[in-house]
Amino acid sequence: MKPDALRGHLDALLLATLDGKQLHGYAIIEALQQHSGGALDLPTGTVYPALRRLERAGHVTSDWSTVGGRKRRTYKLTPTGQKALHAERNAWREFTTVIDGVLGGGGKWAQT
Amino acid sequence: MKPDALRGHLDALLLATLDGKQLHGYAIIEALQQHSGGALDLPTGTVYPALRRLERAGHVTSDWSTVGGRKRRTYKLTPTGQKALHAERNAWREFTTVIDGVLGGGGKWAQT
DNA sequence: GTTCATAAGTAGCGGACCTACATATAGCGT
DNA sequence: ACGCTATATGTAGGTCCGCTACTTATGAAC
Repeated sequence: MKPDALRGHLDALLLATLDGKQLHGYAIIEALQQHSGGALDLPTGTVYPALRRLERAGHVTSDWSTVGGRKRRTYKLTPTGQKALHAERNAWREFTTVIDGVLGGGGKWAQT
Repeated sequence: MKPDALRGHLDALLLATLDGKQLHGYAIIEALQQHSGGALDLPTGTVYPALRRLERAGHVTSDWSTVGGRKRRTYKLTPTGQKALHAERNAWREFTTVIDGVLGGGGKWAQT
């Protein structure tokens, strides 16, 4: 999958991954790898800044903890983030509908 | 629809719009508006440079014509462009499958 | 003759993602 | 003791691509 395709959808992925559970950044990356069958292998330089953006936006909050001597910053959704996730899901549905319509119906098989 | 969502998918839209017919830039913009029910209103500053990129990449060729005193640059797909369109459609399918999997299956309703 | 629709284009900006690097601890093997 | 790997977080800088805003030109309408 070409990397640029994610543009504008990363927030949705992160919010969805945090829906219903709290995870730290490293675990989010692994969760996305597993959920996608290895197709999504996001570098830390992508995820960590994105999480800070989401925190600045009020969509997530973070707490530090120490597990086995290693520091973890655990994120969870805020109510605002829940709403944002809902909006992202709707936007994603609308987006795919529009693109599907063009990719599928823009060519010679278009019904008048 | 947030504008950045298109990132990485614009080429697919343009190629699909040109699949099976030749159109000039202005007509492509109008065609996309109609196919999307108005959701896609691409500015000329997005479309014209993108078409030139596609031409440089060998995916489309262009011919000038004059209709009613106005100059038109009409684009059509090359065989390379046809293949690229095919690849873009596959990439789109894979992309949506992956994101759908995360957005739909990443939360609390995930079945083990 | 001014305004709108048609038609094509450029310059420059912004931002989101990536690459590459830096830092630190725990555990394993040798 | 030493190095390597996995775990864990983070920053600096670059790139690319779509967007905003603007320019140019013709024909038709008013």
